[in-house]
Amino acid sequence: LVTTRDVARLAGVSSSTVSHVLNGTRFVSDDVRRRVLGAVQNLGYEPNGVARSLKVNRSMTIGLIISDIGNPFFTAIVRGVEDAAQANGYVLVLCNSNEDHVREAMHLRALRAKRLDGLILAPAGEAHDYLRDTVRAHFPLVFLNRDVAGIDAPAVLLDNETAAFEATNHLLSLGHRRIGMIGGRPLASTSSERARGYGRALREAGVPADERLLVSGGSEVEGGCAAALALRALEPRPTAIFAGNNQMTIGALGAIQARGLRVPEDLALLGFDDFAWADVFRPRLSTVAQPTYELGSTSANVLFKIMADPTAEVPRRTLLPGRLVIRDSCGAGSRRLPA
Amino acid sequence: LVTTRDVARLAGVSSSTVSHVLNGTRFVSDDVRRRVLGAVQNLGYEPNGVARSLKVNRSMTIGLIISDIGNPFFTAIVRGVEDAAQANGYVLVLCNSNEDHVREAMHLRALRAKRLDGLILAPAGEAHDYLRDTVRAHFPLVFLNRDVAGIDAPAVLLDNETAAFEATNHLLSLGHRRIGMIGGRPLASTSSERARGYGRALREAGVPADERLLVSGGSEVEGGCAAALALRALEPRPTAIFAGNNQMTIGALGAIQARGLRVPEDLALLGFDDFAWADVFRPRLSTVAQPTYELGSTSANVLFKIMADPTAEVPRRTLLPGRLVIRDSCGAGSRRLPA
DNA sequence: TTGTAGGCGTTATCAG
DNA sequence: CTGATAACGCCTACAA
Repeated sequence: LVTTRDVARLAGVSSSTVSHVLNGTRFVSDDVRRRVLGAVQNLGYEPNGVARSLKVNRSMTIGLIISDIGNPFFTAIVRGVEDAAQANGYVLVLCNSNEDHVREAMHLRALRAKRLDGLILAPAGEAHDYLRDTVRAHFPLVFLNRDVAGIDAPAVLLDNETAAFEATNHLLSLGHRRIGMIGGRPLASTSSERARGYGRALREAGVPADERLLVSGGSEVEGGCAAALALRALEPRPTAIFAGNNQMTIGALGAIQARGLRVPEDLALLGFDDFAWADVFRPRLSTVAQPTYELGSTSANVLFKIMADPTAEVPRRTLLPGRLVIRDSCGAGSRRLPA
Repeated sequence: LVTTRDVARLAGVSSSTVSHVLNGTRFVSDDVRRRVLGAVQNLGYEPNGVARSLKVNRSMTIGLIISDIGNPFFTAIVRGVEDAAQANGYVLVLCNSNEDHVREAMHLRALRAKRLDGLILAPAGEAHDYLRDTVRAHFPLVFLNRDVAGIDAPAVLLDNETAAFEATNHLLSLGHRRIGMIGGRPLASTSSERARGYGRALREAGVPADERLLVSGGSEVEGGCAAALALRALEPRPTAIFAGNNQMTIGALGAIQARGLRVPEDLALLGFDDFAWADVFRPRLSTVAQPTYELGSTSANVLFKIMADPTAEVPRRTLLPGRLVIRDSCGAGSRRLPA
């Protein structure tokens, strides 16, 4: 491979001059510049970023570890991170943990070894030593989507409680009184926050408490399916189900269809996370949409802030609002129940 | 930051010994090993991968540039690449070009500067100098999903022509004779190959040619929408539409629904690329499913092969078969048309 | 306006 | 069984 020294030799200059013309970091005469650039072309020189990184101790690269690349919610977030990174002159590399702590740890380790300048992490779940270690090492880290208790790093999150509160209120306003909720994996912060908003809405509406109405779907399609069946088996039957994320929404819908029931005529369904194709297929699901692009871009901006100044004051958590997208899947409640 | 020398000093050994215990690369006494490992713990030493890469000239990392991270087809592929990478001890970093050549070039340049050991590229489209340069530099590169004419690198692709041929035959077998196709962006290899399979099926069935039946949807939702409308406006009207990818399928379905038409009663629709949720929503689309996981894993395996031995004989193109998934969206043809 | 030289943290070669 | 030492390719004082 060809190095700056080769270029320098061919151009008849020193390697520091080559470096300076390549980086525009000090004045060089037009003649020398031309010769250097010519030699670069001639030899097909390609700068060695790893040598550079070793020297300057920065890579102009940030990382993003998402927890499920198959989930459109996360891939939508990537867009926001990408644009913010590009706007700041950084390149973004992406990894996928698959909701698996060992993969998460592996990727975190690999990225830190590569001396990325910072990392956005959509954590798989709980606190672990590798997370503690990275904040202890003052490695710039921001959490995305889920917070992890006990790890002191800024987090950019949906205001899950408010979003779930409003979603549940929507169902209540349509006349539903018996509303089941499918919750996510127990250890995720999102799950408890959404459940809290749901519970608060029922409480404030004076609906009698029934803890059987909150069943965990484990954040997966299959769990959502099972949870919907369990809810449906309750007495008295719920007239509406609020699913805690997109996967479980799909699972619930599948279970409902398989039973030959119709949404919303036989059972109302309110999903979490909006679908790109929600208007095209039937039933047209109402959902609480997350501001995915903004989640991505603001987490990147928080990261850049703490990278620029590690002592900068950033909020421990920044919450972004959800938005209720009303389509056709919740409407039957008022028609079928006494006011 | 703490280095091997710090560890060495604390452990009372030389830095080369530290390196050797860390890498298991030569025998060291239990006593020394313990002291080194203790010092590592004590100081919180974290190996500097970039220094290592500079020295050994390998990063144990491969890259994958996909052209649309919002497209589930590509994210499904990632899974296959990931697993193959992990199985070979490599870490995978992912970038997204957004079907944009300047982003593709940017990422390619950045990844090569980082001295990745190899790259899988789902190209945005045509040949460009940055592609020519990287194969000229003997940088291990394999194309995924689309081939790019004029660039001599192995490609792992769907057997698009056969898949489209069989898909069209399926429509023919249901009695459809007037079948429109929505093609992808003209410069993509996938588009022409799928169109060729479609055309061949019609020809072999003795269906009179009508080039108005093939309209480009540009591989995007909006284009699919417009194309479906254009096809619908033809005289005589097509009874079936074959859409060339998932985005255009959605667009076509949206257009059809917006017109108040029903699938398949008023118009049959056969999609390309299967949906994870295709069974749950209505209409239940029939599609030609791509072996996404295998596309990913075999492209990784081809890459590893040429990384291990640059002179290895690998096929210029390896084609994987598609699979027709029959649901409910094509059935009306035989009922509405004369045999 | 340009060159010299040292070092970033690691591994590998050689010597002991 | 372990230690010196040079080198990977680049950047950046400092010197000229």
